[in-house]
Amino acid sequence: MTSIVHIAVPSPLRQLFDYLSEKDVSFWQTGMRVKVNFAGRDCIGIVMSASERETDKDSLKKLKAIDAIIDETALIPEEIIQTVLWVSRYYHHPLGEAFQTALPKLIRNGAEAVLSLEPWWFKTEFVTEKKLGSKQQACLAMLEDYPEGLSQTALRNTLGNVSASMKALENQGLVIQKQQAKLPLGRNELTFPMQLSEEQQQVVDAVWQERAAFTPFLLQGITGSGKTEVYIELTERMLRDGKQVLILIPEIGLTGQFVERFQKRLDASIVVLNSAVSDGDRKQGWLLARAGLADLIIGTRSAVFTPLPSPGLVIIDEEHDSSYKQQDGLRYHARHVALVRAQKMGIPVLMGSATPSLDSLYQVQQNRFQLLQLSERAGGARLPAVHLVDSQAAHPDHGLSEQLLKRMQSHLSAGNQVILFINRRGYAPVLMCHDCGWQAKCRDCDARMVVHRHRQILFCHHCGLIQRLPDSCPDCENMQLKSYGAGTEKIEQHLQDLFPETPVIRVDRDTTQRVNAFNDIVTEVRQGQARILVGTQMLAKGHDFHDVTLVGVLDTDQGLYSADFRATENLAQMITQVTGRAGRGEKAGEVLIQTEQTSHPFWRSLIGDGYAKAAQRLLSERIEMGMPPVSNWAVIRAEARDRSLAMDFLQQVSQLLHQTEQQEVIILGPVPTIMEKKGGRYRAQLLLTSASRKPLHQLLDWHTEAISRHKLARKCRWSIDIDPMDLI
DNA sequence: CAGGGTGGCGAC
DNA sequence: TCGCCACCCTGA
Repeated sequence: MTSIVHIAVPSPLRQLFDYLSEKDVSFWQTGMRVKVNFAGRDCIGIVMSASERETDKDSLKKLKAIDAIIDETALIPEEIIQTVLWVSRYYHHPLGEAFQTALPKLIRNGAEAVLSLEPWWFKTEFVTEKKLGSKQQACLAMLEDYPEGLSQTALRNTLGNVSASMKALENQGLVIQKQQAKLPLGRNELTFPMQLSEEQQQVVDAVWQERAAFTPFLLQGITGSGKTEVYIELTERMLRDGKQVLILIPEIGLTGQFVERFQKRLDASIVVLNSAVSDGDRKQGWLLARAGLADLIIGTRSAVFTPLPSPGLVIIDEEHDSSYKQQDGLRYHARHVALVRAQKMGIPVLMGSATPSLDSLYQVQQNRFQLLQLSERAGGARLPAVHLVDSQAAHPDHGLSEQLLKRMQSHLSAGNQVILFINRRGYAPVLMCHDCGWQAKCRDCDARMVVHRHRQILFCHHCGLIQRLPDSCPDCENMQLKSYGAGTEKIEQHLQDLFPETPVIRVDRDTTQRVNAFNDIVTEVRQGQARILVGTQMLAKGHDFHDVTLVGVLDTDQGLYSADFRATENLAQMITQVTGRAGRGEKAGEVLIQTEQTSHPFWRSLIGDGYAKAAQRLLSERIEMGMPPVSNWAVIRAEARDRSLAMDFLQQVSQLLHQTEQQEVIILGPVPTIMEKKGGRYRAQLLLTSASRKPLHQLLDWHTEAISRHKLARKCRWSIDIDPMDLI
């Protein structure tokens, strides 16, 4: 035993653990994986450092030995280790668990870190007089175009089963075979680049010019202004320079189209990392990126931790999207992590959105981000006309106004398509007894059960509790149960009744659970079959439906009066994104927004001046109120099955924090959360805020250790949320 | 006194 | 968090 190795193990404890090793100190490298026994079970740990063993020390007696060395050299690159260390410190989260989030499942479970290989074929210099079969000729012709070789899979994808032909060619010495890394995506037939507009060209040049230094760019480009073309052009230049590009995209079902556009334009090895990718492919993708064999990595939030040995550019598409912030466990924001990584790597970051977050706009105001703009719609398409409709005049049951129905009628009879947005799934949000006033409530949450008539159930959207739809009141047995309010199901049904000749399609989480359901719907709509689309916000993101000319938005008022400080920002973004769905083709579009507050200044600002100006106004309000991004916040959340436990714990935490003499950090609460009971647990939170970041983080640094060791901490689930998305 | 359920505690 | 162990209750 000649060294002590300091290891990060997957555990909520905020420390490294020491193990004994027979290897010399010099053997150990940061980022190797080892198998160790921790608290009675086998687990995979990550080597952080090693030191000489001091002999005869009593404290060494309790140390266990390392059971197995998994990697003979460091697997996790230094830069990724540094990033995870930073993330663990900044988000006040245990290091071992941070690694769990940052690494692909198979890698962190100790799987062998070798790339899977497949046969690749290369044409030789050798020529033959012999007449070849047509299949053999086709194979040879294809290899002619690819001096860097083609995988057997790629050949098979275009030419069918080629194994016999290739064997024959190999025997004649016309081709040779090598085992090479398996690429997850085959190469595509390339199409010619689109001519960039002058505006697009300027954006590309601005970013390209700063390619050698950390430079954050915010690209504000209205919907349909061709941001993706800018991304493709920049990616192409980076790849030509031998650099890797990382593109982050939101967690929505439209990765396919996005990736396809890159595939068609770039002769590159592309790795996709989203929730649909299998664990095996994830590991392969990670290893390819680490080996520099992946040129372009396109992925959701967690892809921000992908190794990049020769980084060139990070692109964050739809930078305002809230799915970049993880809402449990390690509560990191991928945009923030990307910026920190890019700074260390010394490369630019391009953050694009039609509706930039106020956070990023504030950074522009502070001269920390450079603003770039795309203000013309590609192909000259115009933005649609937007009108407000007083929803008090709407039908009390299904909530659709006469005016909206009339406009629908007229757009439909012109042969166009219509999208209606309602941000509520199910049939109706309330089920009530007409006689005694009973309401269907969730057993485990402070919430009402939602009627899902299609499945004949009551469904809690907060915890997933399902109950049979009762046919009489459970309290008084009256048969007069009535539902109030409308969700996607009810709207769908009413529209089908009102427009029996027009197909209606519903798009929400309930209809898109199947893996390809979303793509199927998109295809169907593109082919012009479906004419009315009813859906939740998931329909608002990024899709081009060329025949959609009318968009209706039904429930907008919660956004105006929510306790969530980001609610109006999110509403403005949603409305603007939705507006971009109308009239993307040749045809002029129209948007109708139903609201109870037709004269609210928010609408005047958004509709009259557009998103950019409305966002500036919202930002000034935010600054005036001293809310983020101008102030820094942290939330300590706790939940427990016992009614008062979470509150008691946070009360103790508050006392602990108050022991430190300091003025900068304001401690608010604890208070029960707005919906106190959720999933059978009572929830509470303690808010911390300060004008500058440092004292807030310092206060947490001083106390998290003690908080996690508090005896009440064991009895509840608790977490620290840095830069929270909401305070409710 | 076996069998199982629960609360407390240490983890290298 | 997880697994272990001490402790206690139940039932014969």
